[in-house]
Amino acid sequence: MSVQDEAVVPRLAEAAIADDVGLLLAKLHAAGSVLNNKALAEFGLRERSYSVLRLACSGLEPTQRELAEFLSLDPSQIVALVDELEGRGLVYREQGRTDRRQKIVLATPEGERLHAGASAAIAACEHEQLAALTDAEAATLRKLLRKALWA
Amino acid sequence: MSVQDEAVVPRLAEAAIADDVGLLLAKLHAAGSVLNNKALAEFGLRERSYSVLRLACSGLEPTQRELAEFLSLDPSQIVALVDELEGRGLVYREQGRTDRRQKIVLATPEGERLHAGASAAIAACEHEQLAALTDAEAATLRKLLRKALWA
DNA sequence: GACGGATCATTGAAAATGTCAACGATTGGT
DNA sequence: ACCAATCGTTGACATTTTCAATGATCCGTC
Repeated sequence: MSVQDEAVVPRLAEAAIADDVGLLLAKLHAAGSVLNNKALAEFGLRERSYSVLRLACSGLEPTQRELAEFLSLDPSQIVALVDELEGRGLVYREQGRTDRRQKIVLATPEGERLHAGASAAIAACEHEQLAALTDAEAATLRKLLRKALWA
Repeated sequence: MSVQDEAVVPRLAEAAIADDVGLLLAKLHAAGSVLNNKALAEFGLRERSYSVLRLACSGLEPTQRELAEFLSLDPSQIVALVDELEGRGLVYREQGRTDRRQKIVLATPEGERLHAGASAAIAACEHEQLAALTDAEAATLRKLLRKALWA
């Protein structure tokens, strides 16, 4: 679990494709997902349900459609995720403030509690994943990713 | 298709989760995949098969196991991808140099030709995806991603 | 030099995910 | 009051992921 362990550079990292942003994103994302899901298992969550719970805790009162777009998921997948969280009493649906078609996803007190623990675990994962970067580099990475996404 | 179009910042980008590296990677990766697959369609390729073809063209003589690990895929998925490319005459298998169990994936001249066109299209996609970043920022992003992955 | 455990590509099945079209309820514009 | 569009939801379908099992081959040990 030390930094050395993950510092094994595969032979193929020499290939031109190792500079393709698409591949780099895919690899880092895949590695991170494994870490995250492993860490979230103790909370009975997966990356997806954690994201929904986290947004439900944000105070932004997200509608299911907003969740779908923001998480790059199909609206029908949000239904399943919210159903599951709601069944566990972590989240509940409320009618949209101005549009009765939409449903806002909010966290229950128990959802807030679980999120507090889970988000700490995720933060630790993130730190481990970016262990090879200095704090400044990690901040730069975040900034550039945000800029690429949202200009 | 202008930069403005993709510069729409969703309301939820204010949430704390919008600073989670995991989510940023997932979103940028998802958006890039859509672009890449769209661009590769004219070559009859998808992101996965393109990656295999590209590595077959690298001169590194990758074995299927190396491809699996490098692309974060199950070995059985590599079999299917190579089967397809081989069936189209873009790639062929050769016995491992020192180990007869392993199979090296190499590109045919036709595979090389297709790869030349496809890689140009992918480069254009990448440029479009990172349009909001300066060239220096894009280079920094690549560097940080590589460092995080391979220290 | 033969044995036994490990590794490789391959197959196939099962589970999880992604994609898409259709529906009722509701909205907003004409 | 109507019509087109949007929201959440359901269900069907395709793709992808995951995993166990297999034959061939390698490597270390006796």
